[in-house]
Amino acid sequence: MLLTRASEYALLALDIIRNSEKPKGAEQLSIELSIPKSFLAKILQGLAKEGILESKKGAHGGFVLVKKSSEISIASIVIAAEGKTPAVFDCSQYSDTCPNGVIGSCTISPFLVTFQNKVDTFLQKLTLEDIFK
Amino acid sequence: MLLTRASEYALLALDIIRNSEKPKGAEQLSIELSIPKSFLAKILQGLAKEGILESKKGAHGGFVLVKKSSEISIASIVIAAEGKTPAVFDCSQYSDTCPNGVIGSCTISPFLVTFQNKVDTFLQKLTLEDIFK
DNA sequence: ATAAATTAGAGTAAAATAGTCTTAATTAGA
DNA sequence: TCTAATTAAGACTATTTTACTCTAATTTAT
Ligand code: SF4
Ligand code: SF4
Repeated sequence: MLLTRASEYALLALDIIRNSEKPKGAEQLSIELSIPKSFLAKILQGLAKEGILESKKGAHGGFVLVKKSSEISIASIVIAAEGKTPAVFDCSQYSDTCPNGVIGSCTISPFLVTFQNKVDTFLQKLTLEDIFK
Repeated sequence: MLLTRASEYALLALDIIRNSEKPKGAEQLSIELSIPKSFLAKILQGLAKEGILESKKGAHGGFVLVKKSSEISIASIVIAAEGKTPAVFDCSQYSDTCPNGVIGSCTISPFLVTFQNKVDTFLQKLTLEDIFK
């Protein structure tokens, strides 16, 4: 699978956060979405680190959107949630067992690059606003 | 990752097979590609089952293409290699823990469907011949 | 002060990936 | 017809990734 639960939970949570006036707490979100609280909290922390969310500590704290929905790309969300850009096939991960010896110089490499570009472009063009229309 | 080593090995092997006159044995392929023989054999067996390759047992046996390269879609190869169509995010796998209760009715579902369609279409349109141009 | 919240990081359980190994079946050719 | 070369099938194992949990520390509105 290209996306893991981290991206799913991030997107589901962001849809609620963007429709809320007040900061939304991780616990409240976890209840509304039936998602494990600790796991969701970790994911939201990641989004905050990447500047997608602002986090407010302490009483009545929680998470709020920093930018407008139309200014947040799905790519940035997924990268923040997954910790890396979603890969079609990550050769670098197999650098020591690449059948071809030198990464990027095999016969299927051009196909993989093209495919990855398609995916990247698709995610970069889409905004948070777009997907909830 | 969307694709696993099974797809990588399948595509690398198919490029050699299609350029060979005689049947190519799993062992020979595994040597040329520096791929574990048993693992590659399993993958080639899968391709044979799906009608992408023909397998010839016994001495001087091996694998040959059934159709022309231009008549084999990358989608069919990947599906044969992976045992399933490559999923952007497989909700059905999480049917019992779907935060939304009913699969396909959440706010992000339309996005996932669109994304999956993009991937499917891309792979269906490409043929084995295309990617080695 | 206190209670409500995020933060940080270590640790764990389950699942998927990436293989191996062994035995059986088939077949070209000597 | 024997033999060596080859695929077929399936159980098994090792490694890695995913999907979490738990605890202690920190921050902040009231
Ligand atoms: S052989 Fe090609 S696809 Fe495989 S790891 Fe090396 S560069 Fe990547
Ligand atoms: S909530 Fe939506 S994305 Fe998540 S499993 Fe259910 S249907 Fe799929």
